[in-house]
Order: sequence, then structure tokens, then C-alpha cells
Amino acid sequence: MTLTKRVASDGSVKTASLYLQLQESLRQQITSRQLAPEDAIPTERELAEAYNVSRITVRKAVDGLVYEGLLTRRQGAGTFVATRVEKSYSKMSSFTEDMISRGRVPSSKWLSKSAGSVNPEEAMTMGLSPGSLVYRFNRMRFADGVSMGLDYSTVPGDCLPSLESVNESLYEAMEQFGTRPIRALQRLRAVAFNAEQAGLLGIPVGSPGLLIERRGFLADGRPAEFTQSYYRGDAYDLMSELSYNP
Amino acid sequence: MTLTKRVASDGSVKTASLYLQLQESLRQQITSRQLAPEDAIPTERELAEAYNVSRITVRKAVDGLVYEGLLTRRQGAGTFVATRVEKSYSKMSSFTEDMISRGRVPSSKWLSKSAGSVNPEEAMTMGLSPGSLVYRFNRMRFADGVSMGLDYSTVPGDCLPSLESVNESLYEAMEQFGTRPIRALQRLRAVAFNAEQAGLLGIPVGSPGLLIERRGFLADGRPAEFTQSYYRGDAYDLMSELSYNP
DNA sequence: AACAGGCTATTGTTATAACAACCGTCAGAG
DNA sequence: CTCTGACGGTTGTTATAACAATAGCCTGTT
Repeated sequence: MTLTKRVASDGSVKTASLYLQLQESLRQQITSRQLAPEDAIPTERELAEAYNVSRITVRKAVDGLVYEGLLTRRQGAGTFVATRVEKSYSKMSSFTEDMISRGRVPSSKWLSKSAGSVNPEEAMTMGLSPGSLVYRFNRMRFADGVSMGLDYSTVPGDCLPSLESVNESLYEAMEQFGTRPIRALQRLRAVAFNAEQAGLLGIPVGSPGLLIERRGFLADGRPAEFTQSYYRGDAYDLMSELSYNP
Repeated sequence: MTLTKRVASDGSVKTASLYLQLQESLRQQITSRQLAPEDAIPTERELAEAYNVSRITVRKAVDGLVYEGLLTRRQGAGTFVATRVEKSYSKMSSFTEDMISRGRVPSSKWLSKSAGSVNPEEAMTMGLSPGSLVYRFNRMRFADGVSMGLDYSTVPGDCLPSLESVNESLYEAMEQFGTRPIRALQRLRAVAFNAEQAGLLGIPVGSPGLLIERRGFLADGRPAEFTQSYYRGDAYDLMSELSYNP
């Protein structure tokens, strides 16, 4: 198996560096589960021979995957596929996008769609005038057919053409209307599911849930969304990466 | 100016690698503002000559600082001190730092400190060999005198000089020892407090809690910390900012 | 005065090499 | 049967080296 090193005569098309190609090859093997969590990957010497590169090139490629959290190294023992890795939490995605990136099959069920006037809490949170038109969307979320949570979204009336413009996905409709939020503030805390919610989700009343309140904004700073998502504590978790800046 | 390479006869005290010493020297110059934001640092060749090491050693040291966000490189132009990074949720801070930034008065109570052998789950999570020495620190957290949560931390034995080196703050002790994690993967989910935990916190059994599992890493990728923090759902929340990258 | 090209200096990539430090396994001794 | 030590294999560190790719500055020409 060889990596390629090809530059077009006019220089307009370039092949990635050897170490980047090797990195991508390994990444594919990890994400497609050819290499399972906790498996040892081939040794540096074996990879160097297999791909016909030097050990230093292999190390540079593996360095990158270690940094991404996909691999973990132990001096003297080997290099192993890291246990479960999820996408970075700070990427702003919809439930659907989130589940797909986790290799799950997402689906949703509309609980209700309605138009009405903003309530005082929403008005404060979203910076709207009292009496403003808002659309409300309540959904139940599933992954692989199993209930995951409940979403209650409120969108200002001027961010959607109509209630009917939203079919499968709120973010898709907003994307088409040019009002998909590009920035959000999010607040997370643990809550207990009440009787109504627990009934919908098929879990005991009082079960722990993760409440994620999201306030989405347009590029010009206008609020475009307020969503409260309640996720089952036993079925949903968030991954994130932090860094220390002294 | 030379870096030292010194090993005690009994092997118990080791000098850091050349690249780590150079890294620390540069880090000090940056954080003490001897090198100001947007300044170019000496070239790789100049640093190699000044510290009497090879260019590859310089590159490895600078790699780490680039990764930490302290330096930024531009091919053909040079290496520059990065401008300050905005504070956000993704900033990796201790409970104390977090509370202070929220205008609260933090305090902690040690529940236990102990040394022992890593258990199988910790071994896998932290990439340690079975039987490795680890230090465990269990704490209860307060803000303004009110219980907020419980922390259970495990640190590899080689990341601290001793159990007694930790007084008020684990991160402070690690900072002094040069092993404070600079990057972390974090996983959040909602759980119910069990009887023991609820008793400690003075809340009803089964109350919802936010579990934050944090795996901290050193610049060279070695795991340095595994912490499970349980925060009361009614007293603690996390804020974050997301962005949408199409 | 502006633009283009050349040259020098910088970082990026890739190679070979040697040795240190750590890990795991196996064999031998008690 | 258990423990210890040796050995082979792994990753980590450091070095020298050559060339590619990018950036910036300076000089010459228009």
C-alpha cells in the first residue's frame, strides 16, 4: 500500500502530504470500526513498512490522531484506539445532525406546532416586544427508535415565512429562509422529568434529565431561536473538549 | 544558555527532556510578557543555536506551544506569540476558578485523599498499566457556603510528587509540579444522586445531578487526570457559546 | 512611484540513525 | 507455584540532513 505524492504540472492540484494521507487512512479505519476501541494499531515500524514511509512520518501522523483523541499511546506497550469519542460539543448542530454524527438513526415526532404571542419569559429571553408573533414547535426525539428527549422551540415570527414552512426540520426551514442561527448561548443543568414529560418518554417520573436551554442568534445579533431541550440522563450525553489558557 | 540533562544516580529524580525544558523557558517568556503578543520569537535556527539543541528539538518544543495556543506559526514568515484567546466555556478551569469568575465564593472540603493501584476502568480510561500507582482525591464543593457538588479525581502517580503535595487545590499542586492538564475531553450527562451522595449534599435521594466526566491531558498527550464531578441540578449550571460552521 | 522578479530567510516535510525508557512475556530458580 | 530477571519489542528523544513551500525584502525597470 503506497501513499501518493503527486503535483500537477501547473501546480494547481496538490496531493496532501504523506503524513496527512496516512493520518486520514488511519482515521477512516478508526471511524469505520475496522479498528475497534482499545485495539492496538500496527506498530510504528509496521506502519512505516506497510505504507513505505519513515517512522518519523508515521509518528507525525499518529501525533495528530492522538491530539484529536482518536488514539492513545503508551511507551513500550503500543498505540491504541481510544475509547468512545464524540464530536466536539461546541459545534452548533441540530439534534438530527448530532445523532447522525454519532452513527445513530435520528427521528422526531411533532407534538405540536402553533403560532401565538410571545409570553413574558420568552419576550425577555429573546428581546422581543410584548405581543410579538412567535411560532412554537414541540417535538419528541428518538435515536434508533428509542426516546431520547423533548424539544420546545420558540422562533420569532419574522424568522420564518409561516408555520407550514417547517416540515421535517426547523433548522432546515430556517436555513432556506436565511435565518438559521449562527451563534448560540447555551445553558445546561440537571432537572427531574415531570409527570407529563416522563409519560411521553416512557420513563419513571422524577428520572434525571439534562436540560439544555439554547438561545440562537443571527449574524446581526438578532435572537432567532429559544429552545429548551430535555434529554434523558440514561440515554444522552455530551462530549466537549476544553483547553487551558493561563 | 544550555539546557540540562541530568539523572540522579538512583534514578529517582529526573530532569525533563530537552524539548520540555525549552518549552517551559519559552512559556515563561511569553507569560511574563518578555515576549509580547504578536512578537516574533527567535527563528528555529536561532533557538537551536542559542540553546545548543537541534532544530527538530526546537520544533517539538514549539509544536507544544502552538498546540496550547500560545504561539502561532506561519510558513516562510516566522513564529509569533498569539494574541489572547477569548474566555469561554471551553476554557479549562478548576471549580475554584469557575466560581470566582461567576462572582461566587468557593470553598471545598476534603472527603478523602488516598493512594492506591489503578482500577481496570481507570486504567483503560487513562491509558495506565494495571497496577500503576494513582492518587485519589474526593471533595465536596460549596459556593457561598451552600453545597454544590462532589468531585472524585484520580491522578497518575507520576503526575504528583506525593499525596501530601496537595493542600487546597489539586490544580495548583499540579501546576507547581508542571503536570497541570492543558487539554481535556469532557462528557456531561444527567444522573440521579444516590443515597450516599444525597446525604453528603443534604438533598433528597434521587435528586437530579449533572455528571461531568473530565479526562485531562498533558501537552505531550499523556493523561494526567480523570475526574467525575457531580453537581446539584438545582444549584449549578453551565453556560457555553456555540457557533455554526457550515 | 509602482510593479515585478529574484534572492534570502523562514517554516514544513521527509529521511536515516542511534539510543533511552518502558512494557510484556518467558524461562529459570527457589 | 511464585517471583525475579533477562530479553525482545515497543514508543520517546535527539541528532544530522536535504529539500519543498511560503514570506518578505530589495533592486531594477517601466
